[in-house]
Amino acid sequence: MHHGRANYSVMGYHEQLDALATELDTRLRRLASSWGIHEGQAIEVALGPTRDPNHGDFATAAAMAAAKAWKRDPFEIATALASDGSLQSVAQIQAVRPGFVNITMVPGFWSGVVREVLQRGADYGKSHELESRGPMLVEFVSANPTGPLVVVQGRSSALGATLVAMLRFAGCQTSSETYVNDAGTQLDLLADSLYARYATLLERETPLPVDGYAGEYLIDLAQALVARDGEQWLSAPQDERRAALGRFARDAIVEQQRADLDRFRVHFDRWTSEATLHDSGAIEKAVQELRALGHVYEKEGALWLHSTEFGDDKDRVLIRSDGRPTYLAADAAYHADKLRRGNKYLIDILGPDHHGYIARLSAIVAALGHPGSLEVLLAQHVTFKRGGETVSMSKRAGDVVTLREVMDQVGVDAARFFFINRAPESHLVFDMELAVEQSAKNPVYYVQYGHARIASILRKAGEGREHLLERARQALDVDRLNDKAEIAVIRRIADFGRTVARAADARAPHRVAEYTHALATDFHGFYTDCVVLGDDEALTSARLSLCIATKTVLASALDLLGVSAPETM
RNA sequence: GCGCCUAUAGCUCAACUGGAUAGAGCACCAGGCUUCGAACCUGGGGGUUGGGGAUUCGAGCUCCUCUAGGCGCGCCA
Repeated sequence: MHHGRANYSVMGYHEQLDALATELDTRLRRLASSWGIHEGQAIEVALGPTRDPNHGDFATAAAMAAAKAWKRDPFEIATALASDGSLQSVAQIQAVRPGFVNITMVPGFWSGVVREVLQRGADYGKSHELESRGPMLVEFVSANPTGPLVVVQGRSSALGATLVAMLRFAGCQTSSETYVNDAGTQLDLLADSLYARYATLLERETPLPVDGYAGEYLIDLAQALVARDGEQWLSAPQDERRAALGRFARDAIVEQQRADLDRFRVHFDRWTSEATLHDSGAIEKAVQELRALGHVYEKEGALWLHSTEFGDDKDRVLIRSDGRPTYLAADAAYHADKLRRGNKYLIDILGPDHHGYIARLSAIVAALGHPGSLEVLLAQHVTFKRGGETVSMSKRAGDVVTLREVMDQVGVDAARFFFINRAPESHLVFDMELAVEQSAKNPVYYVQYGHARIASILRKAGEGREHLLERARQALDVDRLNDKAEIAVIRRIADFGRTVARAADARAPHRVAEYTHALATDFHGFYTDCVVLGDDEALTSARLSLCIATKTVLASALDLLGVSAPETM
């Protein structure tokens, strides 16, 4: 059964699907014009895998969408779409009430997918789907350098890093950045808090400032400061002391944050310091730009952004009456810079308590002449449960769970998976005890086990069946794959690229996490039903091909999530 | 008071952008290893998708309204 083979190697899975969709598109348009319908809004045929295998391999609801626009009977349209055979690689196409069109592919179609994975390896699934969306810039974490990263920032960093990886995988040129809020009164407060610890250490008992930072990490920093500078700051003028201690604390804390993120496998293309925006005159420049564009006005001695013009519910101050720029002015400078660097589209991932900031940020970007080019995602709250009891956290009391603690307790793999496994906008309940005590039940182990299991089979095959392994790598026998369980795995593999692209476009990394679980499930089912290393050499080779392909895709998907794919567990 | 997020199985969450019988994990019940990794698999119970209304061939998803929880509403960051 090699009649279609040449075609499969020429056209990849997605190319074939696109060609099929295009053909159906043509049929739909032809039908429309035969009815004298020339509407501007074209109905696009979206072809997707069926959820229920009984419905065939692919289906489209395009006939029903068209029926609505054209005021026609959906089943009639579906029938017309399915009327004529002679579609490449299609074994059967039929219309079904109320108006679905179901398509079943020829058997050889699926083995072609395995061949494609083995050819492309780690590149399999990459596409150009989202190429036109870029260049894109994703900003996330953007923490105050006043203490260790907390768990919510762990969530947004996992979210951001995975989203960036997915966008790139789908062909969108994307860069990642974080912004260090190292300016303003909070840095003074940090300096004063550090000084209190410092002076106390040197036996000049000094209370923490009101609303100061009470975390113990400042005691450690104070010790480091004593070691470096001795007692010199006890007698220094306040301004000088603040500047020096602020810088000292900021540098140390940013380094800590960077180290934590590094360990969490989160890396940024660029770190931007708010302080440098102040120092370089970038803020003044941005404000001037906004003024030149006519979007600011003066009132009560302050300079205001006319943000209500762009959908905000009130205007915002850019320059205070005492001449100091606000946080928003710095953000204007930063976003102006992002745009100036040629980014067509910006995504900011903010913490849950910043949703009130969305409107003014969007207003800034619109005022700068790029309406609609900023998208703000919120990483919703993470609450903790310890033994059935919900723990509410307060930063003031220092009762916060840090990202580092989470990594220490549940490991990087589980933490990344856990954070990504849920939709960004859903509130997350993190059951610490369950994660720690019963970590083997975490879904991430299920997926990793699948990968390790395949690795084990391949090791076994290497002991005395090298020739079959070699045949398998070349996909020489994949036409033998036709068991229900085998096809289920292949169907899942085939959907990988589309899943990533759609999930990236929907900003829904959790779908990739879900995908890894589904693929692992399909594989475990295959493993249970089918003996890989059997007596039939061609069949063994075919199934080894499937194993290699599955392992490849599992590893790629886990890589997107920042989760390791172990050879053994 | 205004705005944003959320409400789906006992618990934690999905549902491919409006499609076919709402699905997973955990928990519970009953099974499956003499063999490639049982960290696995098979089957079962469990639902008025918070309430009500609207839109249409079709709504967990869109619109209105009510209820409940979370968060925000500063010339703070």
